[in-house]
Amino acid sequence: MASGRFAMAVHALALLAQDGDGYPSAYLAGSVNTHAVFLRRVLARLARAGFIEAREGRGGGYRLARAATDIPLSEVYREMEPEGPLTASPCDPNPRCPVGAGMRSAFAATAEVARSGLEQALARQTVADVARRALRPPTQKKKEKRT
Amino acid sequence: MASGRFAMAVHALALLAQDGDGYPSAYLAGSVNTHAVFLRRVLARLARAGFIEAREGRGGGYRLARAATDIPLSEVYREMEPEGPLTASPCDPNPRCPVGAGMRSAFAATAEVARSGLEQALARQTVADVARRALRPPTQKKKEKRT
DNA sequence: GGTGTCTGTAACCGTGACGGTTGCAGTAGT
DNA sequence: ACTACTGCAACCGTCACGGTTACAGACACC
Repeated sequence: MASGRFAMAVHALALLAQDGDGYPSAYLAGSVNTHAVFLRRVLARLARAGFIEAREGRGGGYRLARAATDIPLSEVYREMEPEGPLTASPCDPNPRCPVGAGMRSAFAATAEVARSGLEQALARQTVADVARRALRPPTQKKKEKRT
Repeated sequence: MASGRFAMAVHALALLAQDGDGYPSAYLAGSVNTHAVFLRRVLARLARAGFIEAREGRGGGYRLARAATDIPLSEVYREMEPEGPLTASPCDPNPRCPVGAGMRSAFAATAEVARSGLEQALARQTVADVARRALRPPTQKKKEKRT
Protein backbone atom coordinates (compact mmCIF):
# COMPACT_ATOMS: atom_id res chain seq x y z
CA MET A 1 0.00 0.00 0.00
CA ALA A 2 2.77 2.44 0.84
CA SER A 3 3.60 3.46 -2.71
CA GLY A 4 5.42 6.74 -2.71
CA ARG A 5 2.37 8.91 -2.24
CA PHE A 6 3.45 9.67 1.29
CA ALA A 7 7.00 10.38 0.16
CA MET A 8 5.73 12.68 -2.55
CA ALA A 9 3.45 14.51 -0.13
CA VAL A 10 6.26 15.05 2.34
CA HIS A 11 8.54 16.27 -0.40
CA ALA A 12 5.97 18.73 -1.69
CA LEU A 13 5.20 20.00 1.81
CA ALA A 14 8.89 20.50 2.55
CA LEU A 15 9.15 22.44 -0.67
CA LEU A 16 6.24 24.65 0.24
CA ALA A 17 7.78 25.22 3.64
CA GLN A 18 10.58 27.22 2.04
CA ASP A 19 8.63 30.45 1.83
CA GLY A 20 5.03 31.46 1.57
CA ASP A 21 4.80 32.83 -1.92
CA GLY A 22 2.87 29.99 -3.44
CA TYR A 23 4.27 27.67 -6.04
CA PRO A 24 2.51 26.31 -9.12
CA SER A 25 2.27 22.57 -9.45
CA ALA A 26 4.63 22.62 -12.43
CA TYR A 27 7.40 23.99 -10.27
CA LEU A 28 6.84 21.46 -7.52
CA ALA A 29 6.70 18.67 -10.06
CA GLY A 30 10.09 19.78 -11.33
CA SER A 31 11.70 19.18 -7.96
CA VAL A 32 9.84 16.00 -7.10
CA ASN A 33 10.64 14.82 -10.61
CA THR A 34 7.15 13.68 -11.44
CA HIS A 35 4.28 15.01 -13.52
CA ALA A 36 2.20 18.00 -12.56
CA VAL A 37 -1.14 16.27 -12.96
CA PHE A 38 -0.26 13.39 -10.71
CA LEU A 39 1.23 15.75 -8.16
CA ARG A 40 -1.99 17.71 -8.14
CA ARG A 41 -3.87 14.55 -7.21
CA VAL A 42 -1.68 14.34 -4.12
CA LEU A 43 -1.90 18.06 -3.45
CA ALA A 44 -5.67 17.94 -3.74
CA ARG A 45 -5.79 15.50 -0.83
CA LEU A 46 -3.46 17.66 1.19
CA ALA A 47 -5.67 20.66 0.48
CA ARG A 48 -8.79 18.76 1.48
CA ALA A 49 -7.06 17.79 4.72
CA GLY A 50 -6.30 21.45 5.42
CA PHE A 51 -2.53 21.29 5.16
CA ILE A 52 -2.22 23.53 2.13
CA GLU A 53 -4.27 26.03 0.18
CA ALA A 54 -4.68 26.23 -3.57
CA ARG A 55 -5.20 29.46 -5.41
CA GLU A 56 -6.50 29.06 -8.91
CA GLY A 57 -6.03 31.26 -11.89
CA ARG A 58 -3.11 33.21 -13.15
CA GLY A 59 -0.38 33.76 -10.57
CA GLY A 60 -1.94 31.12 -8.38
CA GLY A 61 -0.34 28.08 -6.88
CA TYR A 62 -0.06 26.19 -3.60
CA ARG A 63 0.97 27.42 -0.20
CA LEU A 64 0.94 25.99 3.31
CA ALA A 65 -2.27 26.62 5.22
CA ARG A 66 -0.59 25.86 8.55
CA ALA A 67 2.90 26.52 9.86
CA ALA A 68 5.37 23.86 8.82
CA THR A 69 6.20 23.30 12.48
CA ASP A 70 2.53 22.54 13.06
CA ILE A 71 2.24 19.68 10.57
CA PRO A 72 3.40 16.41 12.14
CA LEU A 73 4.24 13.70 9.65
CA SER A 74 1.85 11.36 11.41
CA GLU A 75 -1.09 13.41 10.17
CA VAL A 76 0.27 13.45 6.65
CA TYR A 77 0.73 9.70 6.78
CA ARG A 78 -2.76 9.13 8.05
CA GLU A 79 -4.13 11.20 5.22
CA MET A 80 -2.12 9.55 2.49
CA GLU A 81 -2.20 5.95 3.74
CA PRO A 82 -5.45 5.56 5.66
CA GLU A 83 -5.22 1.78 5.61
CA GLY A 84 -2.10 1.70 7.72
CA PRO A 85 1.10 -0.24 7.17
CA LEU A 86 -0.35 -3.76 7.52
CA THR A 87 -2.97 -4.95 5.06
CA ALA A 88 -5.32 -6.92 7.20
CA SER A 89 -6.88 -9.59 5.04
CA PRO A 90 -6.58 -9.87 1.30
CA CYS A 91 -8.24 -13.26 1.74
CA ASP A 92 -10.43 -14.04 4.72
CA PRO A 93 -9.43 -17.04 6.77
CA ASN A 94 -11.53 -20.14 6.84
CA PRO A 95 -14.20 -19.64 9.52
CA ARG A 96 -14.56 -23.38 9.98
CA CYS A 97 -11.08 -23.61 11.43
CA PRO A 98 -11.01 -22.78 15.16
CA VAL A 99 -7.87 -20.71 14.69
CA GLY A 100 -8.95 -19.16 11.44
CA ALA A 101 -12.25 -18.07 12.93
CA GLY A 102 -10.68 -15.79 15.49
CA MET A 103 -7.74 -14.88 13.33
CA ARG A 104 -9.17 -11.80 11.70
CA SER A 105 -9.86 -9.95 14.91
CA ALA A 106 -6.61 -11.19 16.43
CA PHE A 107 -4.65 -9.84 13.50
CA ALA A 108 -6.62 -6.63 13.48
CA ALA A 109 -5.44 -5.99 17.02
CA THR A 110 -1.87 -6.57 15.93
CA ALA A 111 -2.27 -4.26 12.97
CA GLU A 112 -3.68 -1.58 15.21
CA VAL A 113 -0.71 -1.79 17.56
CA ALA A 114 1.65 -1.59 14.62
CA ARG A 115 -0.10 1.43 13.12
CA SER A 116 -0.10 3.16 16.48
CA GLY A 117 3.62 2.58 16.92
CA LEU A 118 4.40 3.87 13.48
CA GLU A 119 2.29 6.99 13.89
CA GLN A 120 3.78 7.77 17.27
CA ALA A 121 7.21 7.65 15.69
CA LEU A 122 6.10 9.92 12.86
CA ALA A 123 4.39 12.30 15.26
CA ARG A 124 7.79 13.35 16.57
CA GLN A 125 8.74 14.86 13.22
CA THR A 126 7.15 17.78 11.43
CA VAL A 127 7.32 19.07 7.90
CA ALA A 128 9.69 21.76 9.16
CA ASP A 129 12.10 19.10 10.41
CA VAL A 130 12.22 17.38 7.05
CA ALA A 131 12.65 20.67 5.23
CA ARG A 132 15.53 21.65 7.48
CA ARG A 133 17.17 18.26 7.10
CA ALA A 134 16.83 18.40 3.33
CA LEU A 135 18.61 21.73 3.17
CA ARG A 136 21.29 20.80 5.71
CA PRO A 137 23.93 19.16 3.52
CA PRO A 138 24.70 15.70 4.95
CA THR A 139 28.36 15.94 3.99
CA GLN A 140 29.27 14.23 7.23
CA LYS A 141 26.82 11.67 8.49
CA LYS A 142 27.86 11.43 12.11
CA LYS A 143 24.38 12.31 13.29
CA GLU A 144 23.19 8.71 13.47
CA LYS A 145 24.41 7.70 16.88
CA ARG A 146 20.86 6.90 17.87
CA THR A 147 19.95 3.49 16.63
CA MET B 1 4.46 -3.11 -0.13
CA ALA B 2 2.63 -4.68 2.79
CA SER B 3 0.51 -7.11 0.82
CA GLY B 4 -0.80 -9.83 3.04
CA ARG B 5 2.37 -11.86 3.12
CA PHE B 6 2.97 -10.83 6.69
CA ALA B 7 -0.62 -11.58 7.64
CA MET B 8 -0.37 -14.98 6.03
CA ALA B 9 2.90 -15.73 7.80
CA VAL B 10 1.47 -14.78 11.17
CA HIS B 11 -1.61 -16.87 10.55
CA ALA B 12 0.44 -19.90 9.59
CA LEU B 13 2.74 -19.50 12.56
CA ALA B 14 -0.20 -19.19 14.92
CA LEU B 15 -1.59 -22.36 13.41
CA LEU B 16 1.67 -24.22 13.90
CA ALA B 17 1.78 -22.98 17.48
CA GLN B 18 -1.21 -25.17 18.33
CA ASP B 19 0.82 -28.33 18.81
CA GLY B 20 4.08 -29.70 17.57
CA ASP B 21 2.95 -32.55 15.37
CA GLY B 22 3.73 -30.96 12.07
CA TYR B 23 1.12 -29.97 9.55
CA PRO B 24 1.23 -30.38 5.78
CA SER B 25 0.90 -27.24 3.72
CA ALA B 26 -2.46 -28.39 2.40
CA TYR B 27 -3.90 -28.32 5.92
CA LEU B 28 -2.51 -24.87 6.66
CA ALA B 29 -3.77 -23.59 3.33
CA GLY B 30 -7.23 -24.78 4.31
CA SER B 31 -7.32 -22.53 7.33
CA VAL B 32 -5.63 -19.55 5.75
CA ASN B 33 -7.97 -20.03 2.79
CA THR B 34 -5.30 -19.80 0.15
CA HIS B 35 -3.46 -22.25 -2.05
CA ALA B 36 -0.85 -24.66 -0.82
CA VAL B 37 1.79 -23.69 -3.33
CA PHE B 38 1.62 -20.01 -2.55
CA LEU B 39 1.63 -20.74 1.16
CA ARG B 40 4.77 -22.79 0.71
CA ARG B 41 6.47 -19.78 -0.82
CA VAL B 42 5.80 -17.96 2.43
CA LEU B 43 6.70 -20.97 4.55
CA ALA B 44 9.96 -21.39 2.68
CA ARG B 45 11.02 -17.92 3.78
CA LEU B 46 10.01 -18.65 7.35
CA ALA B 47 12.04 -21.85 7.22
CA ARG B 48 15.06 -20.04 5.83
CA ALA B 49 14.76 -17.53 8.66
CA GLY B 50 14.77 -20.35 11.19
CA PHE B 51 11.25 -19.93 12.51
CA ILE B 52 9.94 -23.27 11.28
CA GLU B 53 11.23 -26.59 10.02
CA ALA B 54 10.04 -28.52 7.01
CA ARG B 55 10.09 -32.29 6.86
CA GLU B 56 9.75 -33.69 3.40
CA GLY B 57 8.31 -36.94 2.27
CA ARG B 58 5.33 -38.90 3.41
CA GLY B 59 4.05 -37.90 6.84
CA GLY B 60 6.09 -34.75 6.66
CA GLY B 61 4.97 -31.18 7.13
CA TYR B 62 5.88 -28.00 8.93
CA ARG B 63 6.53 -27.41 12.61
CA LEU B 64 7.88 -24.57 14.69
CA ALA B 65 11.65 -24.58 15.10
CA ARG B 66 11.44 -22.21 18.08
CA ALA B 67 8.93 -21.83 20.87
CA ALA B 68 5.98 -19.69 19.88
CA THR B 69 6.72 -17.44 22.85
CA ASP B 70 10.18 -16.90 21.41
CA ILE B 71 9.08 -15.53 18.02
CA PRO B 72 8.34 -11.81 18.25
CA LEU B 73 6.23 -10.45 15.42
CA SER B 74 8.88 -7.85 14.71
CA GLU B 75 11.22 -10.54 13.44
CA VAL B 76 8.52 -12.04 11.28
CA TYR B 77 7.74 -8.64 9.85
CA ARG B 78 11.36 -7.92 9.11
CA GLU B 79 11.62 -11.19 7.27
CA MET B 80 8.47 -10.77 5.22
CA GLU B 81 8.68 -7.04 4.52
CA PRO B 82 12.37 -6.16 4.46
CA GLU B 83 11.72 -2.82 2.78
CA GLY B 84 9.80 -1.45 5.72
CA PRO B 85 6.48 0.35 5.74
CA LEU B 86 7.57 3.44 3.77
CA THR B 87 8.77 3.09 0.20
CA ALA B 88 11.59 5.54 -0.03
CA SER B 89 11.84 6.73 -3.59
CA PRO B 90 9.89 5.35 -6.51
CA CYS B 91 11.20 8.35 -8.43
CA ASP B 92 14.35 10.17 -7.43
CA PRO B 93 13.98 13.85 -6.77
CA ASN B 94 15.56 16.41 -9.02
CA PRO B 95 19.16 16.91 -7.80
CA ARG B 96 19.26 20.39 -9.32
CA CYS B 97 16.70 21.61 -6.82
CA PRO B 98 18.30 22.59 -3.49
CA VAL B 99 15.51 20.91 -1.58
CA GLY B 100 15.26 17.92 -3.87
CA ALA B 101 18.99 17.30 -3.62
CA GLY B 102 18.92 16.60 0.11
CA MET B 103 15.45 15.13 0.08
CA ARG B 104 16.38 11.52 -0.40
CA SER B 105 18.56 11.27 2.67
CA ALA B 106 16.13 13.41 4.67
CA PHE B 107 13.26 11.10 3.83
CA ALA B 108 15.39 8.03 4.45
CA ALA B 109 15.91 9.22 8.01
CA THR B 110 12.17 9.63 8.42
CA ALA B 111 11.52 6.19 6.98
CA GLU B 112 14.04 4.69 9.37
CA VAL B 113 12.35 6.28 12.37
CA ALA B 114 8.99 5.01 11.15
CA ARG B 115 10.27 1.49 10.64
CA SER B 116 11.88 1.49 14.05
CA GLY B 117 8.65 2.62 15.71
CA LEU B 118 6.63 -0.01 13.93
CA GLU B 119 9.05 -2.80 14.80
CA GLN B 120 9.23 -1.77 18.43
CA ALA B 121 5.46 -2.02 18.60
CA LEU B 122 5.51 -5.44 16.96
CA ALA B 123 8.33 -6.61 19.21
CA ARG B 124 5.93 -6.60 22.15
CA GLN B 125 3.84 -9.36 20.63
CA THR B 126 4.81 -12.94 19.91
CA VAL B 127 3.31 -15.66 17.81
CA ALA B 128 2.00 -17.22 21.02
CA ASP B 129 0.08 -14.03 21.81
CA VAL B 130 -1.65 -14.04 18.45
CA ALA B 131 -2.44 -17.74 18.72
CA ARG B 132 -3.97 -17.26 22.15
CA ARG B 133 -5.98 -14.27 20.99
CA ALA B 134 -7.26 -16.14 17.95
CA LEU B 135 -8.56 -18.97 20.12
CA ARG B 136 -10.02 -16.70 22.78
CA PRO B 137 -13.54 -16.15 21.48
CA PRO B 138 -14.15 -12.40 21.11
CA THR B 139 -17.83 -12.79 21.94
CA GLN B 140 -17.63 -9.59 23.95
CA LYS B 141 -15.26 -7.01 22.63
CA LYS B 142 -14.76 -4.91 25.72
CA LYS B 143 -11.01 -5.16 25.41
CA GLU B 144 -10.72 -2.11 23.19
CA LYS B 145 -10.84 0.64 25.71
CA ARG B 146 -7.41 1.72 24.62
CA THR B 147 -7.75 4.02 21.65
C1' DG C 1 -13.79 41.49 -22.54
C1' DG C 2 -10.21 38.75 -24.24
C1' DT C 3 -6.09 36.21 -23.25
C1' DG C 4 -2.94 33.52 -20.85
C1' DT C 5 -1.86 31.06 -16.66
C1' DC C 6 -3.17 28.35 -13.26
C1' DT C 7 -6.03 24.38 -10.66
C1' DG C 8 -9.45 20.45 -10.88
C1' DT C 9 -10.87 16.31 -12.80
C1' DA C 10 -11.96 12.61 -15.84
C1' DA C 11 -10.26 9.17 -18.94
C1' DC C 12 -6.98 6.04 -20.70
C1' DC C 13 -2.83 3.12 -20.73
C1' DG C 14 1.70 0.67 -19.61
C1' DT C 15 3.98 -1.50 -15.95
C1' DG C 16 4.84 -4.35 -12.23
C1' DA C 17 3.79 -6.69 -7.94
C1' DC C 18 0.69 -9.94 -6.08
C1' DG C 19 -1.79 -13.98 -5.78
C1' DG C 20 -3.55 -18.21 -8.19
C1' DT C 21 -2.56 -22.29 -10.90
C1' DT C 22 -0.26 -26.10 -13.08
C1' DG C 23 3.42 -29.20 -13.60
C1' DC C 24 7.28 -31.74 -12.26
C1' DA C 25 11.50 -33.11 -9.68
C1' DG C 26 13.13 -34.62 -5.14
C1' DT C 27 12.50 -36.89 -0.64
C1' DA C 28 10.92 -40.07 2.70
C1' DG C 29 7.78 -43.19 5.03
C1' DT C 30 5.02 -47.63 4.16
C1' DA D 1 7.18 -49.58 -5.88
C1' DC D 2 3.85 -46.59 -4.14
C1' DT D 3 2.27 -42.71 -1.87
C1' DA D 4 2.37 -38.32 0.47
C1' DC D 5 4.73 -34.75 1.16
C1' DT D 6 8.10 -30.38 0.10
C1' DG D 7 10.60 -27.46 -3.34
C1' DC D 8 10.64 -24.89 -7.32
C1' DA D 9 9.96 -23.01 -11.85
C1' DA D 10 6.80 -21.19 -15.14
C1' DC D 11 2.72 -18.97 -16.56
C1' DC D 12 -1.42 -16.07 -16.19
C1' DG D 13 -5.18 -12.80 -14.56
C1' DT D 14 -5.95 -8.90 -11.77
C1' DC D 15 -5.29 -4.62 -9.84
C1' DA D 16 -3.08 -0.52 -7.85
C1' DC D 17 0.30 2.81 -9.21
C1' DG D 18 2.17 6.25 -11.87
C1' DG D 19 2.30 8.63 -16.47
C1' DT D 20 -0.20 11.00 -20.05
C1' DT D 21 -3.62 13.55 -22.54
C1' DA D 22 -7.55 16.38 -22.74
C1' DC D 23 -10.75 19.65 -21.25
C1' DA D 24 -13.52 22.63 -18.05
C1' DG D 25 -13.39 26.25 -14.54
C1' DA D 26 -11.08 30.20 -12.06
C1' DC D 27 -8.52 34.25 -11.98
C1' DA D 28 -4.95 38.06 -13.02
C1' DC D 29 -3.52 41.03 -16.45
C1' DC D 30 -3.86 43.63 -20.75
